[in-house]
Amino acid sequence: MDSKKKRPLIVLTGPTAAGKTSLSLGLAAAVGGEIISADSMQVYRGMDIGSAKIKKEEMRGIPHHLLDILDPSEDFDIVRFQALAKEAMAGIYERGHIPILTGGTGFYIQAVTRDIDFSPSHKDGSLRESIAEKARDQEEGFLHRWLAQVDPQSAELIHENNEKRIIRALEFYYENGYPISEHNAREKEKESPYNLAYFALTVERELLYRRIDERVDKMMEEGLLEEVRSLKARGCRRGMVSMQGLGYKEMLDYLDGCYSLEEAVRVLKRDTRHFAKRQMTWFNREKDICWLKKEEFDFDEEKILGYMLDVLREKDIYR
RNA sequence: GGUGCCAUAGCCAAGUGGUAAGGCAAAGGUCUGCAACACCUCAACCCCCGGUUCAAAUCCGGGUGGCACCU
Repeated sequence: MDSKKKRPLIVLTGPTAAGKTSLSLGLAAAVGGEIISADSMQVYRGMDIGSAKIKKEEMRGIPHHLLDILDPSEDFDIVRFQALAKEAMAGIYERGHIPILTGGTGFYIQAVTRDIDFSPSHKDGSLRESIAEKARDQEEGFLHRWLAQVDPQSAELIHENNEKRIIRALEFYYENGYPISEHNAREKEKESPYNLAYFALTVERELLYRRIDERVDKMMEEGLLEEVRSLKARGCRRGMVSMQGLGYKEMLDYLDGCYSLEEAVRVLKRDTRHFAKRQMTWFNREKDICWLKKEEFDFDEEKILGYMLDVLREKDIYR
């Protein structure tokens, strides 16, 4: 349990469009790190513009993991991410390098930093479907009442309108024979098995929103619509996990005639702002997070980097 | 200059005598196998002044502002 024995792990997160990618390169170069993408959309091949994926030629020779590893038709979830990330980390440690987890998917990051155990049996989703099926023509709070009977604790925690989470809780209960609330409570106790440096890069909200709007415009200029059009031609549809990504669902809706292109762009900008806000809420709650507010560093990446290295030295991750 | 219509939260907007629906935005929050997901919380002395009435955002008069049409 001595922190010296723990392996180093650097996390660089922050809301979308804060500038994580750029900073991660400087950081990796400075500490001899390899980057693992903690992003639920950049794993997909062919989804480059909308996911703001780094281009090969921008990588400056720094190894990047977990990019372009799946076809958009494949499902991706946190368990799969966790396994892949751990695998990548093992390789990085073996090479004597430091893993730098970079991305904005807070939940994914947490799965790694706290090493959440998702092991209790999970089959194929058929149980989930049959639970949803049972509720099909029942009245309003049916699922929630059902959950209240088998797992009152979770029922209290999960709002009755949050069907997705209710179904997961029920699924867990019937697959494992004990409440998910019990499992979660146990997992919550765990502390990070890593010598962790957890950075969150951000800018003041107003500026962040402006950057988001600008970035969306830029994506459109770079051909986001064409990217989605070709994904659609290859069979990508709304129901796929990959097509739930910002930029993809809006363009798909436009192509399906749900609204004008102008409206699609407006919705995309708005939803991206909402997303950034949710990310902030998530990170605000994370403990031991080290905030990097750009305006406090005069927007100078070198200064930010310098500060980060100080923190890393303090934690004995870098010298 | 005349006539008509309108004036409700940042925006859109219902209510037309009994004490202010809803949507969007903004803000805050939840999250342990779809998380770029899903979900929750949240706003008004109804343009101003006077009158009628037990009671007015709602009716009447005047003012101000906007829109439309006419000369």
